[in-house]
Amino acid sequence: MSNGAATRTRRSREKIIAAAEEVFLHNGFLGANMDTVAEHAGVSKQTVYAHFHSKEALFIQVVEAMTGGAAREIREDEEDVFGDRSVRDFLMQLALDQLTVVLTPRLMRLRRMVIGEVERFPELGRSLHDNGPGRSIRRMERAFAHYTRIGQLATPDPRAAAVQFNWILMAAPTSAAMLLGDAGIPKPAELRSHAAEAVRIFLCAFGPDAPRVE
Amino acid sequence: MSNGAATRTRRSREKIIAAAEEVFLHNGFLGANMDTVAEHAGVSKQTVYAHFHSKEALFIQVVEAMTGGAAREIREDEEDVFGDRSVRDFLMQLALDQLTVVLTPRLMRLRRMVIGEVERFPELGRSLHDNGPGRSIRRMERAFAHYTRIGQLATPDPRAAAVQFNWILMAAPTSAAMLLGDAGIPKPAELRSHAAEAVRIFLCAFGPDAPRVE
DNA sequence: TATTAAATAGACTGGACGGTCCAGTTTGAT
DNA sequence: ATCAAACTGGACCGTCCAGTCTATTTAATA
Repeated sequence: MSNGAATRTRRSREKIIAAAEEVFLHNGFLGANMDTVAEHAGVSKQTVYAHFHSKEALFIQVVEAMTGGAAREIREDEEDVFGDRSVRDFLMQLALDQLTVVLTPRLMRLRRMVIGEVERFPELGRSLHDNGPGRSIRRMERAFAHYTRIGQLATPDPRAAAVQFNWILMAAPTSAAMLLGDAGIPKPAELRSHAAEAVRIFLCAFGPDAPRVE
Repeated sequence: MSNGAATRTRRSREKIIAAAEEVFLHNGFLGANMDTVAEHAGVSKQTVYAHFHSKEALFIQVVEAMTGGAAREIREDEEDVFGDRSVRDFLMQLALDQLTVVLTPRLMRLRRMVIGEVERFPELGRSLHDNGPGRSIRRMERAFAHYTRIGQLATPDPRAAAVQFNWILMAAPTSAAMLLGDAGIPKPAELRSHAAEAVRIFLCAFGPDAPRVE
């Protein structure tokens, strides 16, 4: 196996990324400092620069690794199998998955940091937007189209409905977490009742017997 | 009139605050620098330090002035007069007011900055949370209680309903603006249709003939 | 064991920036 | 005219930090 040096290199790289994630997430781009990253990774500063040619490059790598990683946890191309579950059950499950994946301190910190740096790194904002809300909205969209086809939902524009459901579900907890810090992240029990209420509202507006718009 | 020096002092102070707002909003706390603030205010650095004893103090003043100011634009104690408008009209008006006040570049930048600095300045996050969403939610709450009393709404828990309406209305545009920068702020025309859809959804879930929860 | 790419420690450079100091000037009130 | 407070301009100090350089050590291959 042509392993060896290559493995060592990769291990260093991973240690650096992990350390940088920690340091950046905690201090932001300007607040972070490369000596701390190196020390935290148990690696010399020189090694850090051997892998990433600048602080900016490292920052971008870290953020993109995180957004990509989070996106992969909700696999977009996963076989969306609806089985014979009712819409309500399906939505409830979706809602809980979504809330528990997104509302973790790590991802909330990422979001805060990216938002704070949007002016300096607009591409990262775009990337988080597309891989975060974007991805799950696309998944919902497909599900809504399906359930509308079998008459259990009334979403003439499944995409718009998906956007609505996404935010009815996610807005209150994420917004609180943004401004109140990790302490603002709701407990699991609150998440359940919040999810239930979101599903109720959504079904009122987009269920099969929702009042038609005149 | 015991004017004079006092006036001069106040003018300086205001120039400094205005300049600092500009500089901080554009660069964040760490990215901003005091020489730039002074220059931008047309004032010597010494004068800046005569008014604010540190960069931190200035930052806090600027943010608090802005959150307080925005809050005052939607006066909390304003006589809430509902007249004989239908709920739908009332909600529509409220929605449009809210959207147009909040979705301005200046306030979106403030929000981004405060979010980015939540770890460093948690009190500012709390303050923006209470004076922003908090205030308008309390106002909606009073309105919903009123309309429920006269049978045009069904909100057994007006506070919860207000939270929901607030986010159904504000979440999508603010979240987009957070990650996509000022370019993500919707145009007035989009705001109208978004407001209308938010009102529709809300009335489906909380209108007088909303399906009762069993 | 010899070779070699990778990593290390840490000193160093250059520049930015918060904050202070000071010697002198402007301003408004008496 | 006089006085005090506010303000100016710019030099200055100390510190922090991205990024570089060098001489040395480590560890996987052949």
